[in-house]
Amino acid sequence: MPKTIKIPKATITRLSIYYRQLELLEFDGYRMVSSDKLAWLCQVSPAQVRKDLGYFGEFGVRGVGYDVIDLQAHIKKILTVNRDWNFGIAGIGNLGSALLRHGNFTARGFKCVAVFDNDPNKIGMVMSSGLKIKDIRELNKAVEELDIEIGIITTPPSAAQGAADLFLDAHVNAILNFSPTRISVPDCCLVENIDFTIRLDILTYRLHHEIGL
Amino acid sequence: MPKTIKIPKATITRLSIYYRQLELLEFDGYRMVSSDKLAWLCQVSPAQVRKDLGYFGEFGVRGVGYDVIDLQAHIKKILTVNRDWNFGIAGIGNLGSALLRHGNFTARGFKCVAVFDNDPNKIGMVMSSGLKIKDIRELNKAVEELDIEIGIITTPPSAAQGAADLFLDAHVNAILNFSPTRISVPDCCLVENIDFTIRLDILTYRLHHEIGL
DNA sequence: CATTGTGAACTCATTCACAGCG
DNA sequence: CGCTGTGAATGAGTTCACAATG
Repeated sequence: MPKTIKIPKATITRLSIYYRQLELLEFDGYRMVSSDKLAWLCQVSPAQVRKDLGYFGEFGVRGVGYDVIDLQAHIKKILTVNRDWNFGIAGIGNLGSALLRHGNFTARGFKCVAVFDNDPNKIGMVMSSGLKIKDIRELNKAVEELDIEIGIITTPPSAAQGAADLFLDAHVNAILNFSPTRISVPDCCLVENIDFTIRLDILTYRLHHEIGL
Repeated sequence: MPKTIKIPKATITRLSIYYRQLELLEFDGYRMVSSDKLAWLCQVSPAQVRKDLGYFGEFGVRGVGYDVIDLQAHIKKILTVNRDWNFGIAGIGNLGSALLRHGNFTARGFKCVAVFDNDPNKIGMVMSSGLKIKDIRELNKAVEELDIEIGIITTPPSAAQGAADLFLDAHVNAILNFSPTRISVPDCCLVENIDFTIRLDILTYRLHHEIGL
């Protein structure tokens, strides 16, 4: 039962992590798992696991734990990954191509149905997945025809905002932005950023300040 | 002057973002910038910018703002990116290759000096960067010879912990983990995770719960 | 006088501790 | 008895509001 209490964003992140561990537990033949064990596997505290799950319902059995299969189903529903999602990629450079061939997405119901670029030399090329690279000017049309709900941006930073605007015009309201730029969008559109360089900067900061390197 | 006050991890993330915006501001010819303007560009609050910088010193001029060049230098020093860092990549699949060819790293002083794989068909292959793929069993030796300080893991999940252990044996104490698994390491080793699927899960969760899709 | 720097107030998130229950 | 579920306590992070100042 979804309560009207505010749910920490970090809780959602962890649910995704719990889910993956539950898949592994199921594969290993486990039928039940305690918050202690799941917590240990996910490198969080047991109380955190119980609190996170508690936001969404009572999924466990006191004295026993959580049913591995059952809990997976609950989390899938919470994350809304209990159905397929179509996405399109704008910018087919090194990273874009790598994502297209990335196996993890399709296994989880995320399906790339179109790829776009503005480079005339690339437009029309057929990728290993069988998708033909479309002119980015066809993005609007393709979104409607192919029912694209998520836009992935893997363009150079200078083209990122333009790509975002095209997705916006086409009424895509979720963007996964891999370019190292903050794109600006109205409130109706959600953005998640993945920026490799920031993570490297954090590592070097910590190496110096925590380890003393 | 570094104080002994606890600095939020999010502050470090933002410093990296400020830095990138400062580069752009410099490129655009700005000499000074206010916390208001920088905050707007980075999509945070002005108070946040000032507080973040305040942890590390007094870099601004009251009534005027921050010197664009000067502040860059300060942040570089804080993040310890005022020197080069060598890294190695374990797992040269789609993602590993894409990272190797990724331009953003070298521009910022992060240099890939070795790539490793365990696939006999790949070992010995020469990449476009000129690097030859090494047998992952040579990792230990290569770390010492090439002075690798950061290990990047782009293996399949099942091989991630093994790769992490090899980096650990070689006394690498910073790992950037792209595999969708939590790897376990002792306290002397720092890990940052980048997990695409988690970010997609967050998007679909938010699409459903915030937008109502 | 515009803008920084910062303690204090507040909001958000995690942990504790134990009641509740199979 | 063991483990979940959860209010209360603690801790972390952000925003406010204004004194300090070039």
